[in-house]
Amino acid sequence: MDLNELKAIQLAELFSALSDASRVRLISLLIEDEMSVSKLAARLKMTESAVSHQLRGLRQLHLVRARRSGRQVFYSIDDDHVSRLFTLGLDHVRHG
Amino acid sequence: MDLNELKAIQLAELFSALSDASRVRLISLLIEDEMSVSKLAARLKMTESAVSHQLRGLRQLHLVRARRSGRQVFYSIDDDHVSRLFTLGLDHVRHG
DNA sequence: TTAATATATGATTACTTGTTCAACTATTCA
DNA sequence: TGAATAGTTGAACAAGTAATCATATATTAA
Repeated sequence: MDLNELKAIQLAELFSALSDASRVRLISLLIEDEMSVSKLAARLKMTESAVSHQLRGLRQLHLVRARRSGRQVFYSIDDDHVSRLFTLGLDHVRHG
Repeated sequence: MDLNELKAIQLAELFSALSDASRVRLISLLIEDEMSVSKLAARLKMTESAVSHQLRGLRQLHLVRARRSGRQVFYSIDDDHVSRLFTLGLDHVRHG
């Protein structure tokens, strides 16, 4: 299974999305339910700016999706694989 | 599913292992079969030093295991979750 | 229209990470 | 023993990344 460079880069990008503790917690919240930027910021104890920057990267990878309602923007998971990767990873951490 | 900080960090560390294209290719080779450092270096077109540095990190996470035979050291995958994460990620990249 | 709220963005800065280079250890073979 | 091969390690440097701050945009309400 010697990957070509393109696929290796794409895979690395996907896993990079989960390679930071803040993003991991952010995604764990979104797996439960959609959530606005400000609520995410409050739950994660991060500034809204920092959260927004992270969400931007995740959006570009099509891992989360945005929905505006009034002045709030609600984010949710945009890809089933993410939740499955997350669960599998958690498995490893728990009894690995 | 609001993770505590420790689990979030551990998860992030796990995914970090696959967050670089060189490591992704390295692991894809080891998923096939165990391989010596020099052969890995040749296949990946990296120096043995660079490969060794990467393997060190993966070893510390208990994702790969080393076995010495003469002057060579053969590395192999030390955790089933890795292969499964890898396959699931590949799924996403292919038809995501 | 003005003010207030919610989010996004660009620039800067501090930190992290991957590679290289040189030096070192371990093993085999002559 | 000495030379050659295989791998490891630490330091240094370059490139990448996450947070912050200030500013900008969008939406609502007064």
